[in-house]
Amino acid sequence: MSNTRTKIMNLAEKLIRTKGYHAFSYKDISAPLQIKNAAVHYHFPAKADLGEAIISRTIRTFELQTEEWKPLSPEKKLEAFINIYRESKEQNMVCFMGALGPSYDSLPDNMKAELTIASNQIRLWLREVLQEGKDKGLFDFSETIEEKADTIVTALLSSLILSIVSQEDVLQTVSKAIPKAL
Amino acid sequence: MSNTRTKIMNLAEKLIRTKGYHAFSYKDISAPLQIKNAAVHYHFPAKADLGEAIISRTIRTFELQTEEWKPLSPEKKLEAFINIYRESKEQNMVCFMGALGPSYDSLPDNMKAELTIASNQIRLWLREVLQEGKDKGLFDFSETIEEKADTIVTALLSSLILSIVSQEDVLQTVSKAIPKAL
DNA sequence: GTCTATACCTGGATAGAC
DNA sequence: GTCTATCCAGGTATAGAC
Repeated sequence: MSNTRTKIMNLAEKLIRTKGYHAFSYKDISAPLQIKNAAVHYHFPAKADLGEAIISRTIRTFELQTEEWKPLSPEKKLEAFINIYRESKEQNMVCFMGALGPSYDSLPDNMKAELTIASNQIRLWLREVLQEGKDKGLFDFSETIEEKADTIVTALLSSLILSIVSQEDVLQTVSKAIPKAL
Repeated sequence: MSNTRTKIMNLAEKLIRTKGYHAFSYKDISAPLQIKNAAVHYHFPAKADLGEAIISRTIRTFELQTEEWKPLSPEKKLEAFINIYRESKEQNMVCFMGALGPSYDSLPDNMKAELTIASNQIRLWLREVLQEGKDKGLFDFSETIEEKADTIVTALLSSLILSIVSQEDVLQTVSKAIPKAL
């Protein structure tokens, strides 16, 4: 667990989530960190290893966060979830799903697999939160749990994309609308 | 308006919307069309020219479509709009906004500009449809027009992404939910 | 409008010294 | 764990013949 390894991952994640997986090179990492190309390859032999490591780390982080959120009310859980996107937005990043998903066909197999796992993990968690809220009489909506969960996660995901493209705070607009429809 | 030019654009659009702008090369175009690298460069001197041409064409197509839809009811307009995404989904493509938006920072300037124009054009059109529906007493929702419009367009945009990544028909789920919330 | 040929560069990746 | 040096493949792009 060297420090360099973490620095590489942090920077690579930022690059992936602003420029895309195919648009950054090892030089974009080595130069700012003032190390050499070969040092990056020491930690991550292939670019696909770096990509996979980042997705895996994100999955683990999400697992830890949701574990922490367990005691919270469904509303608070949803708030915390939305807050992840807000933090991304403040750094002008899209989420990793939004960054990698659109170029799915061009990704290495290991990354594809991780990405699919991650997507279903997130969707499943959100369904559980909505179910909990409904059971407790806190949420009220006419869609099914699955529909509502997908509506929310999709809205958040691409509000980050549209915020960058349209140069307006679409996340803000969308996240105000979410509680109104619950 | 040579035929080759159109063929190049069609194929490039498909590639952009499945693999991403940075993940395809001139060879991916020249080989299937059985022409040479240089022929592609004749029609589009730089890759950025090709990218821009595709966005511009999409904008024009959208303008023509919405013009045709003018006589339709708001519900039918929305249906027709959703249908664009359905067609994309059937070809395993994301929309061009979802394909290009996430790597905005790595795009050539001319493409960025076109993309921003396109995003606001689509959002504006959708607002007008929702306003029309509300005025006519056909739609009923508690969010503002802007919120509702962005909620719908973001849901559709990333349902295509999630459909590919999660290998489930998220578009179907989301598009069933949309009319329920109107 | 399409070809051949080629220039030029950048990218990912590895070998071997320290 | 980081370096120097280098390889090789592939990518965009252009010149000039047909």
